Parts: sequence; structure tokens; C-alpha cells
Amino acid sequence: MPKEGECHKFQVLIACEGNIVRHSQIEAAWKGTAECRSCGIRDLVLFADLTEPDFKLVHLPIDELVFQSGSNLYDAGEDGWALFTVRAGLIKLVQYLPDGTQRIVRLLRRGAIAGLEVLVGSAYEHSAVVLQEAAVCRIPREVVDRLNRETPRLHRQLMQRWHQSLRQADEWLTELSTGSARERLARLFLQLAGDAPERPVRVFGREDLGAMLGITTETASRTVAEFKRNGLIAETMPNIVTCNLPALRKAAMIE
Amino acid sequence: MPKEGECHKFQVLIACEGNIVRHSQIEAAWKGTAECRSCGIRDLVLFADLTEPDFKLVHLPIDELVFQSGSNLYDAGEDGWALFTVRAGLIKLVQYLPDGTQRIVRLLRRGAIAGLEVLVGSAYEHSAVVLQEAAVCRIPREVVDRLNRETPRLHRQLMQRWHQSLRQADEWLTELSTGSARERLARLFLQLAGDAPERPVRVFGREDLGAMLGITTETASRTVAEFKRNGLIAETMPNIVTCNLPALRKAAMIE
DNA sequence: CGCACCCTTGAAATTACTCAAGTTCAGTGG
DNA sequence: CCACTGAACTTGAGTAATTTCAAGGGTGCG
Repeated sequence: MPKEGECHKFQVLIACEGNIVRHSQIEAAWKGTAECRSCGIRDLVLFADLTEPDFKLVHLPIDELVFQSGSNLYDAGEDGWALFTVRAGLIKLVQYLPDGTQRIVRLLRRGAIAGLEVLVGSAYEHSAVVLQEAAVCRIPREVVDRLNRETPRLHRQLMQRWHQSLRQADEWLTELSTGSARERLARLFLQLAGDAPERPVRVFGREDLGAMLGITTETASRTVAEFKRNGLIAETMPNIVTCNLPALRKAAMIE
Repeated sequence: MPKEGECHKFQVLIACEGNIVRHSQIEAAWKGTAECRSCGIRDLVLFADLTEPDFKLVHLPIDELVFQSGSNLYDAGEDGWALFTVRAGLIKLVQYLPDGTQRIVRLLRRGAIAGLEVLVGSAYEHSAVVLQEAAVCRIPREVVDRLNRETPRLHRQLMQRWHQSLRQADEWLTELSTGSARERLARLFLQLAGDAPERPVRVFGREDLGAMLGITTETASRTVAEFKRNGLIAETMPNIVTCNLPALRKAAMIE
């Protein structure tokens, strides 16, 4: 039995264009076996609607893990035996083109699920990379399969997760991959700010911005700089900004 | 009881930027009430795994309809009480930005489902427009809900539909919205050609091409013309082409 | 201190967009 | 039968946006 805080280290090789291009050491700290019944964010997660007897069907341990920023939960193509509920932090789902260019197809926050596709196929379809230190629960595929077979109370939640993912995918296509770089970036900030103008927003690395918006790192950098100059965003701390929603809406060509 | 071939006509108003911008007459020909048990493409559709007793739970009629090219199955924002299985033809799912620009987010072919989102929310999230005359089965939401509640044999198929949609969405983001117009168009042709180099491919209208690839009509036109000139595609009949897969792969930056 | 990494900026080259004609073609009506 | 029309497609030329390539900061860390 692993002890609290123990580190699982393993190596990952990412092949690209036939060569090994990255070589990273990944660390996930084990935080214990999750007690889903008493989960602090129970109402947000996949198991929200389960009842006491349903939990008896969970016959494999659900581990709670903490992944540090920069590490991967899994890589595209890897055989998937588990899915992950995000409890805290921020995770990007990355897809690679054969020529090595990468595109970020989704962002996962608290309550979202990474690796849903293992319920249908066997391999992960993206690489899940941690942007901000993330706490996750690792749920073996077998557990979800069994619950799904034996209780109807998981269906609704599962469908909602699929739906949320699909909605975000469509939204990214129409809002973050259409129009000029300026419009796209403005729309991204509006998404990040939500409807709270005061809430500070963390700006991603320029390379990640580019991979989300389908533009180059340089264009991302230039456009962010222009936004600061013209007051569409105000940098309070390094890479922490507050959004000027009306100005951003104008730049996004909304209204 | 409606008669075979009867037309249901109704008007649709699409509001955009506060004004009515389109005004279309939609026609759907009724082809009868579907007999799912003996469906010709049973193995492809949502009900593939249902057993004889399961069908007893279908208490509302499932109508088979034919929509002609250019008509809509439904519009974004409309209240959705049914989803549609595509039996034949081709349908595009379109999403509009507030400024009126449109983006095609998905293509639906035989076996795919339009309007899955009504199982989770109440409104359609896209407009479903027919590109090539389409035969569809209209399944009331209530039927799917009930089957989903009372038999486990629908779950797998439903999950697969969600998964397929999500896969296509991600694929479009990485392949059709990344890189130059030339690369995007080449990748689209490769998708359309599948692995059959000989199969003739119908080229969409230039405006639709633009809306799929996130480029303008003119750029789409120019790039198609260039592909013809340089032999990446060969036009056998108007807007019917055969693909030169190796050349396209080179243009797509694959290999 | 110096290296690594990321971000920024500049200038030239490329790509795509815009605006403005033409073209083709099918459908319509004289 | 043949102009006429509208819609979709094509093409050109100028302009704007983005990429590319290259170099120059800044910061943290060994």
C-alpha cells in the first residue's frame, strides 16, 4: 500500500516525425484513496447522483492524485484504463498533427473529466497536460462500466459530460478559430473572464495561447501586448490581468 | 393520418443582429412511419442493439422524412422535441457568431445523429441544413429518454454517437482549422476521399468550403482552382473530382 | 556569472482578405 | 429559340494581416 504523498515516477517518450522529441519526467503525488461518499465537490462530479447502495458496486480503488504543472496525466495513443475527474487546477487537452504542430482542443477545470473516450475505445485521443497544478481522481474504466451497467443514475451525468465537451469543442471552433487573431484573443479573454469583470485572469504562456487560437507564438505575444497598450486588459501582476469587458466585446466584434 | 409523400410546409425566420435576414420555405416529405425492426440500415443506427421486447417501449411514432437540398431540419435556438437519424444524404451543422459569420462545425452522413443535444438541454445548438437530399428518421426525445431509462442496450450506442461527434469536432479543429488554406483544403479532400483513391468526391459550394475551413469564399475558390491546375484533384464532372492522394498528402504536410 | 527559457520586437516575405469586375450556367419568359 | 436574370464561381489588383526569420531583453537557477 502506498503511503500518503508518495511519488510515482515514470518516464514518457513522445515520438514525433520518427524522432524522440521530448523526454520528460512525470510526477504524480498520491494523496490517498478517495472516499467518494464524502467528496467535497460531490455535486459537481460524475458520481453526483449515485446513492449509497450504488457505491457498493465500486470494487476498485479510486485514487486521488496531484499532478504538478507541466506533467501529463496521459499521452495520446496510450492505452487508457482510467478516466480522471478534475478536482482543482487546469488541464489542457492537446492533439498533434503529423507534422508536429500541436493544437489545444479543450481546457478542463474543476468538475470536468479527462479521458472520457476510454469508455468507448481503448486509447486516449489527446495528451492531457497540466497547466496549473491539478488534483484529480483517477477512476478505473471498469468502475464506470459497471456502474453504467447496473445503475441508471450515472447515465444523465455521463451524457452531460459528453455534451459539455462537445459544446466546448464547437464553441472553440466558432469563437476561437474564426476571424482575426485580435478577435480570437478577445473572445478567449471574454470566456476566461466569464461575467465577472473584476476577477483576475491568468494569462497562459504565449505558445499555449497560439495553440489555442491557431496562431503563432509571435502573433499571440504581439496581440497581448497591443491589448495591454490599449487598455483591453490591465496587468496587475505578471501574467495576471483584469479584463475590460466592454472594450474586449468591441474587439471580439460582439456588439 | 398524413398520406405518403405529403408535404409539411412551414416558415422559418432566422433572426440575426436583431433583423430578419433569411426567410425560407422548408419542405419535408413524409415517407411513412418507420418500422425500426426491419430497418434497412439497422446495424448502423442508434437502435442497432435493441431487442424485440425493447421496441414495445417505443410508444410514439418515428416518422421517416425526406428533406430536399437546402432545407433545414431545425434551426439553432429552436425548441427541440426530436432528434434525427440520417439514413441517406448529407447534412451540415452550422453555428453563427453574433456578427453573422457562420461556421460549419460538423458534417452528418448515413448513420449519424442530428440534435443529440436535446437529450440534455431543450434547444438545438446548431442549424441543421441539408447539403444533399437527405432521408432521416425523426425520433421524439421522449422515446429515447424512455428507452434509455428502461433498457441498457441503448447506452453503448448513445455513447458512441457522442464520441463520434466529439472526435469529428476535435479533428476539424486540428486538421481543418490549423495551417494554411492550402493545407486545410488538402486535408479536407483527404477526409472526403477516405482511403479509396478512385471514389469520386463531390466538392461543396465554395461558400461552404470557406465556412468549414475558416477561410473566405474567394480563397476557397482560388485554392480549389490551384489544386485542379496542379493535378491534386481532377474534375471528372462539374464539382465531382477524383483525388490524387499522394499529392494531397504532400500538400497537407503529412509525410 | 552564465545558461536556458520565454517573451518581445523588428523587418521582410508571404498569405489571405477585400473590393470589384468578369464568367458561366441554369432557369425564365418573351 | 434566344435574350435576360440571378446565383454561384472565378479572377485580378491592392491592401491588410500574419508568418517567418532573426535578434535582443528579462528572469530564475545552478
